[in-house]
Amino acid sequence: MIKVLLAEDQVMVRQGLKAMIEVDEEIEVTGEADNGRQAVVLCEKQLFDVAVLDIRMPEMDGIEAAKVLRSRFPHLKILMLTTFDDNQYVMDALKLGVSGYMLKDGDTESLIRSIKSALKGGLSLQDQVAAKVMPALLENEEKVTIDPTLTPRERAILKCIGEGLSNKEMAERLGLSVGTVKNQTSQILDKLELRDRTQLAIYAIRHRLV
Amino acid sequence: MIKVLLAEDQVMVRQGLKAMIEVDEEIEVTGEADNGRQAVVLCEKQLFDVAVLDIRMPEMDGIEAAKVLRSRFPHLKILMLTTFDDNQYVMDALKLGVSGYMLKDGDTESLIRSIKSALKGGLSLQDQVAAKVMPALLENEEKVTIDPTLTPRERAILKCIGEGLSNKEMAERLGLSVGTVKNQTSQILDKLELRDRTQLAIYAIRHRLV
DNA sequence: TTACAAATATTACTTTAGTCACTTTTTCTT
DNA sequence: AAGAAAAAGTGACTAAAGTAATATTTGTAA
Repeated sequence: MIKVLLAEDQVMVRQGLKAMIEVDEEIEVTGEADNGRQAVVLCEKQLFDVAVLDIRMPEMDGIEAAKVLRSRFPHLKILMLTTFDDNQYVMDALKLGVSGYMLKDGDTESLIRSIKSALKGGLSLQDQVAAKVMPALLENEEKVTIDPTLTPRERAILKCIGEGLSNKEMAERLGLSVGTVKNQTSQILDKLELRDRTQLAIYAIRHRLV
Repeated sequence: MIKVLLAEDQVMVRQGLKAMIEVDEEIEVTGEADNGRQAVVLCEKQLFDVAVLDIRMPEMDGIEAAKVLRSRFPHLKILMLTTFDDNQYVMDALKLGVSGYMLKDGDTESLIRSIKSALKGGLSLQDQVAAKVMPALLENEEKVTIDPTLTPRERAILKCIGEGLSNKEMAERLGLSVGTVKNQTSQILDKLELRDRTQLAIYAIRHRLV
């Protein structure tokens, strides 16, 4: 029997969810909470397999509760259940390692499926949530092209600037005079239409040179 | 009627999939291909709503095919269907913007659900696939804590530096005198044990302040 | 070799950044 | 309301960055 903790502040909704979940005879709601704090307290007294948490709750919200539960009860699987598919919430939840992020408008089946999937180590995301979050996650992965008119030497200098070196340090590392480094830097500023080394450093990082 | 293109080199498997999919009377397999190249050729002749591609195929594999189809037929939804949940494959596919990545061991229902979800702009990932891929994606998101001894004002300045502003520009934006900005900057340099604004900009970016 | 271009160097100069000691203003506390 | 503490400002100074014109070196193609 799968023991589920249901944390949701609106009693009506909670009753509804409970009924929905218990349609499946392998699952049983053995604990109910009005807010995050209560959920944590309950977990300290009872053993649950899965916690279903609403994001928006008084006193302690779902994200906070998830954070606490994660660290205190590592075996407990957590499902976030909410009406909002706010990107930031989803990201926060995923970072905490929850086993699912479901919208309340989903069908009964999918909630039951998610509960069972969570226990098998799965991660359930509703399709529309996944579609929204994925681009944001992949953003960090994109590669950017750097100005091709830069010579190898200039790239080297740009890279150094991106590491925060001073002209003197660069001159030493590259075996050049400080004057040359300055001149080169001016060249780069010209080509990239930037103003100072700080902007160059930003450019270098954003273009994955460092 | 949803028109599906099925690309899968093993005839038996293809037949099976076709039968599975067509259980649903809203969906029809109106094209079949042995490999990626054929799939592309078919798409040039016929109109499809969804392309279901096996990853491993002779001549042109699913990833390659997806790449081509994506650019030539932007409206076409693509589902990758494979026996392997190799992380790299999944990532590659997601970067291409496919609408789903399904394992062949899934049930009929979920494939049909994914086809319909794809048309609504959803992104279907089987739970076990999502669970595997997510950690890799979140890695790039690692949260970095920024020095808590920084005051809000100092953070604001640090943020500006990370955007490449000069002292004068910052003074204007924040309604401060240039002198104050300089002093604050010195403070920040002190606290973070850095040397100049370039290093501050690097810090700001690396700590996701900008 | 000459001639030319590219990379490097030198010098002199201007501007911006950064430090420091100290003052003024604002804000909060008791 | 007095006084402490934080935030903002001033001015004078030094160091570093950035500009520009011009020179030196070096490789290489005519």
